[in-house]
Amino acid sequence: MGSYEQNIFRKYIADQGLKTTLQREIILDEFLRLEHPSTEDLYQSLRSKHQNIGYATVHRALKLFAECGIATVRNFGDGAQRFEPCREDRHHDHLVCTRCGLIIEFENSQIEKLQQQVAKSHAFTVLDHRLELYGLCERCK
Amino acid sequence: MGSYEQNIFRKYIADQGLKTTLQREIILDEFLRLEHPSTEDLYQSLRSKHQNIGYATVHRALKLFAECGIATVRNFGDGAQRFEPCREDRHHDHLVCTRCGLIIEFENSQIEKLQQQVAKSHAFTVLDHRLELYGLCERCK
DNA sequence: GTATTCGTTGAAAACGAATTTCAATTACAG
DNA sequence: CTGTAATTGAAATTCGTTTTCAACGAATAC
Repeated sequence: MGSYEQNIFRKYIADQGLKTTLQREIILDEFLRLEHPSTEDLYQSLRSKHQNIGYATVHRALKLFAECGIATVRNFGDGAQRFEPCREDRHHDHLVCTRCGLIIEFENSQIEKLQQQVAKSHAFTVLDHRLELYGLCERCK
Repeated sequence: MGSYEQNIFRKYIADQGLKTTLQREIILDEFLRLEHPSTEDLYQSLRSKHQNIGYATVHRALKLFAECGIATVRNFGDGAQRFEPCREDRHHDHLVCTRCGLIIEFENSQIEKLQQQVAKSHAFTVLDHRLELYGLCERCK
């Protein structure tokens, strides 16, 4: 058993000659419940139930998640890296309200297609992308 | 006299009750010659001719450039903020090679239009955006 | 012009997030 | 089991960003 992400992660761990640990399992489990946690966010989120998991371990786990492809690193302009679970569903992008911090996710296949065209015209192979629209949400403007 | 960016900057400085200084003029001039400098890049770039301009001053100037709209802050995944001159208010996006670090700029008005549509459907007012495509350039793949 | 005011400067210190160090611990192959 | 090598958590370190502060300098008033 295990979720889609757990399977990918465990396979990656095995392939790299790394080790499965209870901490990593717990961190992954909690990570998948959150939206765009920074290391600090996730660490705090675990803190109540697992006082014994250290900040460094959380951060190291997040980097592994990014390496094995179940998370991507994002940066919304506050000074911290945020890690986002790449859920089985499609890639999505973000609308970020610069006033209140609201983040709305969206996806648009036409934009994705145009991106592929652009890349092709520059002989580029696209592996990943980031699209963020910054502005004011309905309530803030 | 003065470039487009100089005029905007000077007006902003005046409007805010700040002061025009020789350092700021020099920093702006050099900034406009570069592509995506980090504070460190620009500081080093000035170093040869102006040993007397400090790192903090360079960084403070860059933040002012971003505030007054002649520069935007970017983040390409190395741990440093990069400041990009907003030339001729023509927005452009980036193809980033994750292997060799090559950065190709492009623009695509169809993508921009679709972005506006997406924002509108969420009652968002877009003030700025970032689009980066990460992958391998022709030589690296 | 001169004085006064208040923003600016540069060096150094402080800050904060990311990363590394290290001794103790633990997973797991043999 | 046992030995080996990866992992852990706390603390230390690194590195980019930001702030502090005394000296300085630009703009305004006189």
